[in-house]
Amino acid sequence: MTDHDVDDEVADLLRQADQRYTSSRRRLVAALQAGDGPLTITQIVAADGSLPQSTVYRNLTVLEDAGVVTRIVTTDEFARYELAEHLTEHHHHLICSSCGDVTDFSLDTRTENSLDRALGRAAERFGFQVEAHRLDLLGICAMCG
Amino acid sequence: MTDHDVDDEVADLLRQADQRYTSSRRRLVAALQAGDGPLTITQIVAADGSLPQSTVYRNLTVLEDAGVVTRIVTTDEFARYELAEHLTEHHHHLICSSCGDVTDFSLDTRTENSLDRALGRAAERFGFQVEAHRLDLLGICAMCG
DNA sequence: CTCAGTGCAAAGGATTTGCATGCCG
DNA sequence: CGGCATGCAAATCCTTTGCACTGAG
Repeated sequence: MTDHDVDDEVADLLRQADQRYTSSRRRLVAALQAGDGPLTITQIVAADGSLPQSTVYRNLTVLEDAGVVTRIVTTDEFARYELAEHLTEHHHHLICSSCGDVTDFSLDTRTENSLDRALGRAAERFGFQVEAHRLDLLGICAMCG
Repeated sequence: MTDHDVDDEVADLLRQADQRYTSSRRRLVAALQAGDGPLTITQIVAADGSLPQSTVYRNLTVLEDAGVVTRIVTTDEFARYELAEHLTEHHHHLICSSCGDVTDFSLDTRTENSLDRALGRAAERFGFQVEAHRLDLLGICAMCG
């Protein structure tokens, strides 16, 4: 999906949620697209100094409700945001225990599929309806290693 | 691993960390063993009314540093704690998007092994040293469904 | 014009910490 | 006895919210 397609899709999602696609929100989406993993509010504000913290918080909430972004919490106390899965590719996270930074990575389709089947079987035993799965690696990133 | 073994192991870990195995800490470990998934501070205080909140917070930190418990954050704003992996069995989490509750589950060994290999290969490409992996299912639990 | 969006600053809520007291070693 | 653990209450820090202002439709 190209940046342009993402932009259209975001516009659409916001419209459906009766929300405007303002310049602050465009900047936010751009910042998230530019990162190579989910970003903290601090990182976003640092990346785009024209965005006040409160606007970032408020708009990320709006974007989350509209299904544009996903909020994730890893190991530290800072929430991180990334574009929703249907706007990117299914991926997982490398979480550095040292610096806390998060980077995206993917598994091959074969592994994903067999994993999904195994998870489906396991969930069934608990009467649990699966919506999504989340897979992270914890360890030391190349920078810290 | 029996409850008794766990107790010995905890005592050992605390000793190595120059920490005492006080009655508050024993109660905490007991509460975590009793749950069928990671517990929030609120749940712990509710389960054992004799524990003041600040003591719970402080001792969970001590236990975490000693390698006895692991702190996890799922989707809501409450941190959850569970016994460290080497004191239990390797497992994963069913996280209910509705009530927020978390339940443990396991995958068969074959799936775990092939997953580990695939993850190892992926991490290698990023020069990332894997310490552990974390796999959660998000969805609706039997209670809420 | 009107109303949602914005920005500042003040409030909220989970978590942390200072300090006096109690208890284990 | 000495020092760590405890418990209360006050402080912290990420996050949320009130309110007046601005700008898009």
